[in-house]
Amino acid sequence: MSHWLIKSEPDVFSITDLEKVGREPWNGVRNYQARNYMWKDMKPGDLALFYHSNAKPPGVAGVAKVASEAYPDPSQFDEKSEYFDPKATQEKPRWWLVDFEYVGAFKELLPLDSLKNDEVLQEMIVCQRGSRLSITPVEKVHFTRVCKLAGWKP
DNA sequence: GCCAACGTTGGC
DNA sequence: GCCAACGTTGGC
Repeated sequence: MSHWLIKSEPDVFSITDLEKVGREPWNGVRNYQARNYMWKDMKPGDLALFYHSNAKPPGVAGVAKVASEAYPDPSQFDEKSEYFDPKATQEKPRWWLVDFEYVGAFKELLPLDSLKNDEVLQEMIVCQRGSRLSITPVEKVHFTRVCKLAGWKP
């Protein structure tokens, strides 16, 4: 099983929103690297840290689970969507996504600051300066450590 | 195929 | 609101 970190702006879609809907297609990702992770590497059952970006403070808010195989992102075909991509066709979709399912919210948000100050988590991609990728792989030790710091049991 | 210009992300 | 980082676009 692989582990991941997925970013979302809580003003747009937060861990609480995911809890309410239970399951959400992760649409709108328009970065090839992030797409490739969903397309090729994610497997149903993989766990992901749900990260709140552009928040005060930013940090990990909870845990979600990959809940589907990859399939074409419908929003790329929708002319009215802000994610519409004129170069994508039904025959050759450009963007792929998976569904995520709610697993649990941390009791309190674990701030990015705490990750950066933790000895074990120095190498985490989200701790690196200028890290913008919205979906990143996470080492199992890092995943476990984050959960421990948050006082959360899988 | 290079690279300058431009746009976006996201922490601060 | 600023700006560093970095991905994308398009002219050549």
